[in-house]
Amino acid sequence: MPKTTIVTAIPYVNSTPHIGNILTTLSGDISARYFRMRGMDVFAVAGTDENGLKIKEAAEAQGRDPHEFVGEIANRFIEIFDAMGMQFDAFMRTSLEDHKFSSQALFKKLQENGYIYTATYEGWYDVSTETYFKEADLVDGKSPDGNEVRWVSEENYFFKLSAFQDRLLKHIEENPDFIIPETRKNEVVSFIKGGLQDQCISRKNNGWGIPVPGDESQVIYVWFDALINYITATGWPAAGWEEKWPALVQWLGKDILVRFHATLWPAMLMGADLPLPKHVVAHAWILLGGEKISKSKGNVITPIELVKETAERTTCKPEIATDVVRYYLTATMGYENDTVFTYEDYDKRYNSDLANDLGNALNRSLAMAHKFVDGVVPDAAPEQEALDAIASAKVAYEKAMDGFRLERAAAAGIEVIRFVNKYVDTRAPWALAKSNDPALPGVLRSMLLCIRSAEGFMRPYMPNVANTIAAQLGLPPLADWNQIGTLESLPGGTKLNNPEPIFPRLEIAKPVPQPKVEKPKPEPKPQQPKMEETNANIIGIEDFAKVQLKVGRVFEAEPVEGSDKLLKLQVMIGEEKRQIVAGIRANYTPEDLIGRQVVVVYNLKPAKLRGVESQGMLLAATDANNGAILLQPDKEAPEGTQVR
RNA sequence: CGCGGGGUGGAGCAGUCUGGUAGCUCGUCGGGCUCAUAACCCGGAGGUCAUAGGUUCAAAUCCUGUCCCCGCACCCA
Repeated sequence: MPKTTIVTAIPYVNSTPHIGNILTTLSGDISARYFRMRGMDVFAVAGTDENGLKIKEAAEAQGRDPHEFVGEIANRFIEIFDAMGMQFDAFMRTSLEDHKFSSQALFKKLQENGYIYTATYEGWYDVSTETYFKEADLVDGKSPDGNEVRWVSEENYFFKLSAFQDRLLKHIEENPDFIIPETRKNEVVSFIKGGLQDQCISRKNNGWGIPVPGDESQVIYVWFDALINYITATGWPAAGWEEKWPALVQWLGKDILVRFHATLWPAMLMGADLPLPKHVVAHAWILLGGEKISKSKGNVITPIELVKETAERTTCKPEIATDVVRYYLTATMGYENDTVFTYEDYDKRYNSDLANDLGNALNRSLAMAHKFVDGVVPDAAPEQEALDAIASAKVAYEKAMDGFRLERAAAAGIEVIRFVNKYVDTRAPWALAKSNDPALPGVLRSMLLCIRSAEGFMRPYMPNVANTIAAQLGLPPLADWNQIGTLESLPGGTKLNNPEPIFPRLEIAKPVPQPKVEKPKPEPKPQQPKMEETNANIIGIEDFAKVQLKVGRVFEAEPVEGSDKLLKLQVMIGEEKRQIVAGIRANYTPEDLIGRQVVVVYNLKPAKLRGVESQGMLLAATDANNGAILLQPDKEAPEGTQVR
């Protein structure tokens, strides 16, 4: 039987994941659990992206062996995935032998098919971002990002991405469900129509990465080999891979859809005569910000921290807290739009969906069963109304899950619980009990059957919660999708356990009243945050003396055309007039600046920004949102004074 | 005119492709119930669907213009 393969974009091993960047992997786990329940032979894959020169240099900076270094970080990821209840059938690490083998095999295959050619490349290379720059792109001898660059002249390998433009468009058109959600698809189409450039897919071999087959002087570009991990996982090119490929779905974040998973990767597969994954699903991001999240770490919340906090604040069990985080992240996740995380929203969602609806429904149903029918599931037929509610929720849930809309499926699952609460109110079992109404057993069994179904619906999201519900019902876990809503799933005569609140109610975290003036901007969390600068370089006083700082006064300021960040300033430094361009437009208006004293780096080599010459730089501190806070003398200082 | 996404009751969203009584969750106000985790159920208030024009018997939905917001790119000497 062919496998149902589910792959997830692999994170780059340069930091500990926070709640935003476990979304991809978590989504993969939830859909995998669902399809397993549906009876499919699921092959779920996660992994870590470990090649790239940055990694090697980070390892060496710590005096470590790169293999050992990445191994340790990969383990940290595995631990977090594991702690969050994610289960995978394969974990791909791109620095391992099997991946090297299949990457080289795919490279060779593309070569044979004529999609790879060599060309001499001369230019500047920025190691930290692994990007090439033209001479004209350089600013003051550095990359536009301010990183060191090296001159390289080498023969590189190129992938003929341009040859796939029409085929890609055709595929997207013929398979309207290839890219999910639809708004993203439009973005991809417009990107491809804008023209695809051949991609340089190799770098000089510095002893880390996967060598180009037949040319040890080069390694395969890290992005190129990272994509190949999806097919490495199937064992390709060794026999048997056809069972696992094409994947049913590839999960990823929206930032790596357009250029990589919807263009480069499909083109690579086409070029190697391999089938494309059935669906590529791009989710949006969780943003941190809005209300105060000021732990000592600032804006970052890791899933582990959130689980711990949840357990402490709600007093629910740790494994339940894990599920709460899983549920919240995926049930509120956006596809078209990003979601802003706030504790207030998190708490409200916890209370309304989980404590008040799900937890309370279970609790009251069990309590009534104990009170009115001795805690045993009555052997009576459920009422049609309840069966209908379960059936329609099931249809909606399946439609959502089959279309990889996790937030919609979660809502469909909770719908059964909302039904129970209404149903209980309408049928009022306590009144039926009082009057010895023969309808009572059927009503109770209806309620319990709804709860049992909800257990099934929630299982992919909250496996521990589902198990707890089953245990309180006195039943084994409901793991077979076809069992949902059936009488066998809740046999008459089953001895129910005592209710015990799963989700204790929570006091809502009140939003901290903020002065409305400066709204902190939510900081998007990209999937691959930049490597942190860890060099605590100590310099001597003689080094500092090289930098000449002087006091100046701004007497003219205007925006730089075509830029949203730059201001062009005229500054008097003593008798001398200097033109300085500063990226402070977000925080200062020209009016703020005119007449103001500033501290200027006097002997900085002039540079051109947006075509405007800048002869120096202003000193400024950086605020939490990367905005600028200008430094200013404590009191008026004579202009042109040296600053030390 | 670099590319793209978005503006729907107090908040967060769905609905837009396939025009036809504006829907959901939270909040708020009033009522109900008593099985339950101060929970649950019902009802009300609150929206000129950013804005101007066009097509149509009919527009949140289709077309055009304008104004805002957000990503990417560019750029933060």
